[in-house]
Amino acid sequence: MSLAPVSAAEIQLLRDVQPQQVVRARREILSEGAVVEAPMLLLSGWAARYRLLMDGRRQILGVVLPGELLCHQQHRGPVALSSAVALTDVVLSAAPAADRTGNTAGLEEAYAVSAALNEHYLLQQIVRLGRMSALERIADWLLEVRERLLAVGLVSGNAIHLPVTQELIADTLGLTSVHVNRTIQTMRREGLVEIRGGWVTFLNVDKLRAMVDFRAPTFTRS
Amino acid sequence: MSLAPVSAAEIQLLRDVQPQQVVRARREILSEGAVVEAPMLLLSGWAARYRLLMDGRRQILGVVLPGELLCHQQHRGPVALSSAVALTDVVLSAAPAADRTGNTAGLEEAYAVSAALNEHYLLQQIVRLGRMSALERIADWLLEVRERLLAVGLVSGNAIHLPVTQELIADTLGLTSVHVNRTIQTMRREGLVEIRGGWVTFLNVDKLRAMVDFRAPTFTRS
DNA sequence: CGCGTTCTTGACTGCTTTCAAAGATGGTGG
DNA sequence: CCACCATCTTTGAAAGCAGTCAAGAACGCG
Repeated sequence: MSLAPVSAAEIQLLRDVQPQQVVRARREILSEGAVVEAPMLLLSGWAARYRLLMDGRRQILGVVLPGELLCHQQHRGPVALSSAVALTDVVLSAAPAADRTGNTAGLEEAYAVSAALNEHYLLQQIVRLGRMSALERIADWLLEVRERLLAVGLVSGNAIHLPVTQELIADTLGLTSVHVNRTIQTMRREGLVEIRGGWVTFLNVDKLRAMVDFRAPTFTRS
Repeated sequence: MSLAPVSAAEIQLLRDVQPQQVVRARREILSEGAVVEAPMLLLSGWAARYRLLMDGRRQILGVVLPGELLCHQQHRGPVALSSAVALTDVVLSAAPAADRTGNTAGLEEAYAVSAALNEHYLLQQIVRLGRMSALERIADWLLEVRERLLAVGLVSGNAIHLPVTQELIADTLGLTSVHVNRTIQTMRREGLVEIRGGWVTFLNVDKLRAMVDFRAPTFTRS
């Protein structure tokens, strides 16, 4: 097993073996505070973790892409730290357990790397929200999504499938959908990306990277 | 051992047993990308995790309080996901290892809870930065710090020691120090808190909680 | 007591939000 | 195959929260 995320071939493998669960788009996958029996592996589709404020404001904590885990934190009385919703139809499976018997060392290692990646992305999300302009947030986020999709072989040429509305991007990046729209148009005008019909084409990755000082995590390909 | 954070008594215990390391205020504790041998337990003092942008902008990812761990993520080729700096003089010790031999089950459990708490606070930080006003961010953050200090017995009456500048609060909450100053003055005028000489007195915790819908994590006292 | 750091204040700028409404898009049923 | 409807995207004008720049006051330490 490669270091996380899980490769397409491995997903296919798991798809055949493990019990699966299908959730339709817009349906809730789990609810903050709910008891979670086991980590869930996202076999296909997009999901999002979020928290709500009492007045209805929503913050997307991060998106969950194919091959990624939904619940990293496991402990006695395991409780979901956030809600999660399916952005598209998704297929989930219970992630194989890493028991302590010793013959799942590779699996444990994969989970550890996955947890580290998870934290890395949470930290980067904090940096985006705290210290980046709208333009930088969108650029940095798109580059991160591309990076994560690359890891599971879901980037075709310079294009990725981005099955989310501008309102979801807004709730992810702490903006309004109106401002996301205007900022994306600026990016289009500058020849950075093309965004149409749920697909994003990266026209100038280098310029984007330079704009936000984008760095991929260093420990993935060790 | 109680569920994390580690209690004052336990800190005292570890203080006597484990090898320690002292770092002076303003000194760097660890650097993003550096190899980390073992998790570090903060025995006393305040620290902060942060990331920098190339142009000098700084985002504090979170503060580290006495009794809390500095590096949760462990995996092959363990690399620090963020830099960390001592905000006051601090005392650190290597956290006792949770080997897989079986007789450290309690310790492992404590680390798991600690990791979950860590993620909970990161998620709340994302919500603050993404969807809260300046006033709400400061109120919510102060309540969280109070909650975490309560867990280690460092709240005397309604007051806590807050050894940070307004500029650090600004870098934590994605604001400027000028705006933090103005917002704190609003809170003073409204009789919410008193902030003077590194001490914060909570004059109306209930009103603060209502302002931000503050909820403590549910799984700590299980 | 002197100096550097931190806090405070004022005036002005500007990025982002808000409110509203007009297009575009895509899926569904007649 | 096309009309229809819900959802999503786009646009405009005005308001507001937070940032910037600058300078003076207060604080703490040696």
